[in-house]
Amino acid sequence: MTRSVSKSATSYGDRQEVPIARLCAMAYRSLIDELHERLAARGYKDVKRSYGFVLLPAREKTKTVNDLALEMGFTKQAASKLVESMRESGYVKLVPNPADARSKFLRLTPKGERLLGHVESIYRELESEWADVLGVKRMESLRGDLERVLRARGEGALPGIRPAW
Amino acid sequence: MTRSVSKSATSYGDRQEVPIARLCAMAYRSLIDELHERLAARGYKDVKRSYGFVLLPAREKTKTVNDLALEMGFTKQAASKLVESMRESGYVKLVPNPADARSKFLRLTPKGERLLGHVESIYRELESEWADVLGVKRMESLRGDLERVLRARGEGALPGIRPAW
DNA sequence: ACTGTTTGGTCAACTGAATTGACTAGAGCT
DNA sequence: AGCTCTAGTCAATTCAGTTGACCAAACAGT
Repeated sequence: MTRSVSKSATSYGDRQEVPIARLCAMAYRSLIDELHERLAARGYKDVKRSYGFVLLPAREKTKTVNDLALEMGFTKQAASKLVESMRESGYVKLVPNPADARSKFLRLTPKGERLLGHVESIYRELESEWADVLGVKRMESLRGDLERVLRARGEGALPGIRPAW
Repeated sequence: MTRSVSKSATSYGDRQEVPIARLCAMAYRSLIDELHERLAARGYKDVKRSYGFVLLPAREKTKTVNDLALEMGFTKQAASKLVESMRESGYVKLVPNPADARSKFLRLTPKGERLLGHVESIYRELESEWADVLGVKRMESLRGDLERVLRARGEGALPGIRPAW
């Protein structure tokens, strides 16, 4: 169920310029869908779409649940639940912060590190498939331009990545 | 570049290449957040993030609720609820399909047309702000390349735009 | 026509990811 | 000692989406 659409839909697009926002949404969805299909093919069937945004902070080794909540732009309760779900699946763990007994550091487990390795390798696959269409040069312009524009709006920092519409 | 103001957030990004998927997610969020802030500033405070994806099909004049569900890649029940919520707010209406008594056509109300006009004008604003950073030429390459790569993967058609992560 | 099957839509109940609100324990300040 | 702020949790709620049961109109194929 919930098949993705192909040619029947989206009669629009030949007519006039497609807004960048729309293209970014489509690109994001398309990449993330592919990522998770390929992860599943590699045996990771319990990885939710939101897990990806926890893996990188967890690699930092000094991020807390609260940091995560701030970066993702939602409440610490929500972040806590997400982390708990990943903890149950064995991808992350929480270790005490020696300098502050209230907070805990988010860490990858070995299983989580392996997962992150797969994610990165699949991203490389997907991006090289994009490069097959665009050419390496335009591909790197695309990445560079997106990053430049985002940093320009965020005073040098990349913005957070919130879920939902 | 990267004055690395961002110690708290996203400390990553100076180190290695940011995945395209991540950049697209950030770009999408950033544009949509701005859109809704500016819509609110123009008096549209009851517009949900999902409404945008209904306005365009509604303009087509011959799209049904079911068409919408297929394009958005979720169930007709969900599409129906979304349309109902927009109907209650007065942005769309449903008119009978003379050729098939089961189905109804989605149509914009005058209020909905005005909203769509604002959305398009704000997108033009935002895209011209992007062009201030990138230059018009790179901006159009960006749009063109994104569209090209998406069409290549979708056999010529642009993919749907699903919500959620 | 008479069936049987498919299609467009709705009603109702449920799920799950997020929210708000109330709370505890540790830190930090004066 | 206080008084306040911060990190995290527990519990109840909201809300967008789902599944499942259903109906009426459309569309077969005899």
